[in-house]
Amino acid sequence: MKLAEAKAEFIQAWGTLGSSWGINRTMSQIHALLIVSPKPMSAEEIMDELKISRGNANMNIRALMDWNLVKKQLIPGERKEYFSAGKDIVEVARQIAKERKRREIDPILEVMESLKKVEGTDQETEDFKKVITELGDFTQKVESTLDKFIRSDKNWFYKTAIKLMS
Amino acid sequence: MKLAEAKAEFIQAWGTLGSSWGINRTMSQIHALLIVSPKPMSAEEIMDELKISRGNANMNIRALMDWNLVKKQLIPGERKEYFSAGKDIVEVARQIAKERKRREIDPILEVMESLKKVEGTDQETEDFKKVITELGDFTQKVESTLDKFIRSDKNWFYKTAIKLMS
DNA sequence: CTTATCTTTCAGAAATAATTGAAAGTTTAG
DNA sequence: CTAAACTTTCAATTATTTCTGAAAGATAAG
Repeated sequence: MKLAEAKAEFIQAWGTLGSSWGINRTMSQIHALLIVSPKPMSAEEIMDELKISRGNANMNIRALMDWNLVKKQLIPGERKEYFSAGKDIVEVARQIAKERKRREIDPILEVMESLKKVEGTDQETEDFKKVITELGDFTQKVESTLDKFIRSDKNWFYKTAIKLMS
Repeated sequence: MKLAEAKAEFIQAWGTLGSSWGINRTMSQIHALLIVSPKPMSAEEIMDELKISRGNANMNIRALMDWNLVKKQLIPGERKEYFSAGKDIVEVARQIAKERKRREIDPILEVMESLKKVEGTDQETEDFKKVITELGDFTQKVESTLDKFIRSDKNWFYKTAIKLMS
């Protein structure tokens, strides 16, 4: 398999994975493209490579910057803006975990918390509270573990994962 | 807040969370509804509660059964089929982890593996292989940790999470 | 200031996903 | 067997998300 072919396949696979986890396909693809690109790319180059429109490229590049997954690189003497993605996978995973936690887990935790305030002492209400409380506790634990991961040093994950598997 | 209201809000929140993680909103809502229902429900009752069509209800109930999140309950003397969801949250999370791993992580691991076979020894190819290998290794670690979680006893997660946080 | 280069915006178009509802299929009771 | 009760299927519709491309907005060079 040729390099160009492998890259294309990687970009494709990454886009599919992203979209099955609720992330826009193009956004994942641009991210993948920048991860495997040896040098920063301009919007134009990204458009050409992925065969997408200017608007689409611009919008998703900005989303990736919002997620702190892509950085703008200003090349001296160049008018255009160039973009690059971090290639340290653990760092990338950490960043994604951080953002999804903030955007999706934190809000639901608040809802769970507020639902514990439901009135009533009958069995059905108690059962409901129990489920909600367990769900909240579980989510808290996941959060805490993610927090640890997010704040940890670069090798923590590998070391810990090995420990957990033993 | 009244119980019925709290349940409705929970169902709504769960649906939203699901859809931002790539799971059909109705599927998540039916799951939530069954989790907080004290007794098994028929398709008819689910349709009424969530104001959805028969076809939609049927399709998503079946999807939930595919995911092993919902079980058919045959009530003696009743013609209708009734459905119930497991209420042990750790068990539910484990089941979801198991299915998503199988459906989405395993396939991408295969792709990663095949991409390592790319030809060439130039710098760009070496860099590509490095990224792909790291990504594969990382995904493997996540997989292994999930496996451990999936196969573990009911309290493993809580105990381990506490340990990791210390 | 004017022009050329580049970026952003956004309304409409296209693509994708979810939903409906009626018809067909099944199962069980009588 | 026949009819009633229930479930499944699926073509058509509706809703949602994504994408396009042209126009407007910046920015810097000349």
